[in-house]
Amino acid sequence: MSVVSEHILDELSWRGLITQSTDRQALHADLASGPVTLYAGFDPTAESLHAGHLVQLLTLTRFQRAGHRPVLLAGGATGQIGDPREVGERSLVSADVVAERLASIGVQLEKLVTFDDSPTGAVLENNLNWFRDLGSLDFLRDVGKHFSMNVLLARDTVRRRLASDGMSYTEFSYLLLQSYDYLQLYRRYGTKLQVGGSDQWGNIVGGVEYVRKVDGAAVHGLTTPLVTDAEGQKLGKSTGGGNVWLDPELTSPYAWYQYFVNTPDSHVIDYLKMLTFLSREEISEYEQLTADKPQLRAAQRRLAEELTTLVHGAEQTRKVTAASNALFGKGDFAELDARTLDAVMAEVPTGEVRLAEEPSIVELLLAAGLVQSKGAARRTVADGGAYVNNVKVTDDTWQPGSTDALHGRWLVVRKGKRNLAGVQVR
RNA sequence: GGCGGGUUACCCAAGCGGCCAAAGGGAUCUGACUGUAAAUCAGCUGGCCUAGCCUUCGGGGGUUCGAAUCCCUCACCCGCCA
Repeated sequence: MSVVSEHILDELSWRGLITQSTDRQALHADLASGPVTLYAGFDPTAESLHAGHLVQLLTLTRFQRAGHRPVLLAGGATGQIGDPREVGERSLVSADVVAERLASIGVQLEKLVTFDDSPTGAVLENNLNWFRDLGSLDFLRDVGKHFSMNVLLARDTVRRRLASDGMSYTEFSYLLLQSYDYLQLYRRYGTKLQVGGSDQWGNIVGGVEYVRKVDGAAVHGLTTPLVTDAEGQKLGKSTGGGNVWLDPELTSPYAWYQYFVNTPDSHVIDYLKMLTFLSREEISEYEQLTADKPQLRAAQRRLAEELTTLVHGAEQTRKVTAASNALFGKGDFAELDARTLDAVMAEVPTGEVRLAEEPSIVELLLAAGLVQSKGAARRTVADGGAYVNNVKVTDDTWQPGSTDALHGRWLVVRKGKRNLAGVQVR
């Protein structure tokens, strides 16, 4: 921690968090001259935020800690329209569903950014507040008139979509809605900066120019990189394809922790910079450690701990690290005492079987939720990827006996190297 | 409104009356090597009571001994013309 606080843009820059910005010098000066109100938008595309949203949220917090005030804009209106994707028209979501999602996302947002009465306390807004009563004629006259078709049609996403599978007028209008958001936030809160992922650049610039045309104000835009994993997948897409959610009902804290512990060496330092508040010094220590002793996975562990604590709290982090250490340590599961084993099993996915029904390894894998069909279970056994209590099972007719259950209760079933689950024996 | 093209498994994409549970590629999954890493190589990938049976090629209906393949119809998408 340095005594003289670093300029927020310089900090963001070394953390690799700036992809593009509008007039950088003017923005730098504005941020240096006093508290700035800034915003980022969150469309309710699902009932929970996912790991990919963290970059934005943490960026807002960084600004907040630097003395600025964040506005979190929930897309109650824009979420009903849908930001055009690279390919494929989105299906519309009903207003009710959007409202429901917004409620649960709002709770998550409030946990991740500080909301209080201080000058830097965050504000949660909803763009439905100004779109609800905006008539289509007013919209076309006051907003649409300021946007040139030539410019709109030149946008990458629009061009690609028109060249491939087409695009509805509804999605085409999305940029105008987001631009109007900026104007409203400028007028209501004096918001002078919008941050977003780099895929939002076009939308952000649209807003910046709109505010300038209408109110003659010089407001700014800043984009962060789209964080991707080694495969180029967006951060938060698990290898299985699904999202890694903040909601513990959708992604357990254990699974969340494991997702980050498995971060490849090539990305872990970048993630520490972008997704944690560790200092430069600490991060460079981890960089050294990863280079010298990668097998310790020290950086991965720290990353996973930081993010689990951020989202699920310190107590939960303690539990999942304990469970992970027990399961991935070199120790024999049979040596775990009953209490420890129960605690571990409380964190991982579990299922149950009745010994009286003479379940085979196939049923165990299925009960554990590690496979989705008996065929897949047999394949796993044939591939040599099935284990019970860390012992490989190669015969798909193998059945556990009562002596196999640890403490008379648990079978630890594993598929492959790192997919573990507990099966309770009845 | 007219004409033409299209809709195949997680994604892309071949197939155009039987040899099709459906080529090929990507992705996932598993194995080897490792460090719960990457890269590489190999195997697997609809379901089940697995010498067999069931469901699947946009929806529905039909022709045929037999259809992803032919016909009708509906829906949606793309293009050209108006």
